[in-house]
Amino acid sequence: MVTKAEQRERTREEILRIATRRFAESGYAGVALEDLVAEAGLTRGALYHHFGSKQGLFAAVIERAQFAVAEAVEHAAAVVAAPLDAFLAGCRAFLEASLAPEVRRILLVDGPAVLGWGDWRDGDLESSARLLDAGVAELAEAGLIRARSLGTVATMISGALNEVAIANATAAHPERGIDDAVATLARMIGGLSPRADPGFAQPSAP
Amino acid sequence: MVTKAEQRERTREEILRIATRRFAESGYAGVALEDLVAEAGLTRGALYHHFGSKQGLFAAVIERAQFAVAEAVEHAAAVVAAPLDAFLAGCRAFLEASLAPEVRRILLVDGPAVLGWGDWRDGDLESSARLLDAGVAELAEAGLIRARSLGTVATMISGALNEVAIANATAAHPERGIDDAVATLARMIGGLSPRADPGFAQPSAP
DNA sequence: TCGACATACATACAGGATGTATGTATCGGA
DNA sequence: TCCGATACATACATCCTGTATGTATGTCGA
Repeated sequence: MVTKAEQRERTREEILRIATRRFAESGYAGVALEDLVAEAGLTRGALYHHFGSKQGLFAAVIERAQFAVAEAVEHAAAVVAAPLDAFLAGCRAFLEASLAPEVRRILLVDGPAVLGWGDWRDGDLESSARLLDAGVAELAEAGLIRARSLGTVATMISGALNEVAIANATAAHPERGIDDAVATLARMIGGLSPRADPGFAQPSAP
Repeated sequence: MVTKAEQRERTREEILRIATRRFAESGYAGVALEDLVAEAGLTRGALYHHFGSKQGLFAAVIERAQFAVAEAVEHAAAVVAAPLDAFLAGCRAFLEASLAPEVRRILLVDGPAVLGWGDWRDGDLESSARLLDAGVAELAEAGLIRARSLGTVATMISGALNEVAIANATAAHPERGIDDAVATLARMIGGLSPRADPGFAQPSAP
């Protein structure tokens, strides 16, 4: 006999698996829930019982993807000692994780549009963005960068990485693109060093 | 008597105006075409006659928004002589234009999800992205930056600006956020200078 | 100027998708 | 063993897109 908790977990897991693949393949709007659950041998009743709505299902799918990416980033950064190298390793891990279609399309393209940017960002703040903010803060504490607004720095790096992740996915040699991006990012961060002398006039602060 | 060309132009214009506002307010999926055309005193027949589909209407709305942004960027950059200052002025203009909700939500959030990132990027390449690529190329020609892949640089700056534009829109003092972003961008570009000595090991090129 | 054609739009209908209300069988605990 | 909760199915209401068709008005050549 299978317990109810087991049954619940199995069904949720199965639906999430199929949903992840379908959303990645066809996009949020291109997926019909009827087809989705049919593949699992279920009906939409099960889906609405467990996830409440199509958005609810999508949110659950996103949450898992965000968690997986965050885990990869955290692990990659943790095995490196120097703050900057750890930060760059984390960024590289993010770009590599984003090669998976379920990350690219679901998390980066459809995510903000379906959940609304605010909610999407809230979820992101609990995973990748949190790590990025922490990483930027560490760089600042280590004296490697200085900025009026560390939040702006984190936002810009986040956006830069997201865009590279999407653009890079369809490239012929994604690994090469990742190398370029990480190298460029390292030099850009170098420009934020307190010692950096850009050698040209800065816009004056208000 | 009103000519058919006039009538056509008027109707298209009116629908585009209303559609722009509605898409910005409620997002692509949240807009029902029936309500939209009712506001113009028309029926969906007119809409489908002129735009073919909901996506077609959205694409037309996006095209206009992209054109308006590109125009603002181009003008801002054109009135400044020095390459770097012109580039930064263009970026600032982009951030300021993005404060308008129809730019933020339609162009930056819903755009890639609705049209697909590829098509969205293609449209972007004909407006803002083209200017950005050109700007980055100019910086390189002026010897201000050097990079293995200028395309990667442009992609990263584009993503950084987009993210700041969205994040900044809900901020208490957007103008302050724009100043921070432009200042940070200037220093990051400084890090891409051939003369920049980051003072730490770079990842080796393959 | 007059008639045929094209265009701008309205109307009607088909199809599919989400969401909800309700029914049913099974599991778990008292 | 019995009762409630849970997991899921079924049936229905609603909405929205897209298309096919109809109609009136402008356009243009004979």
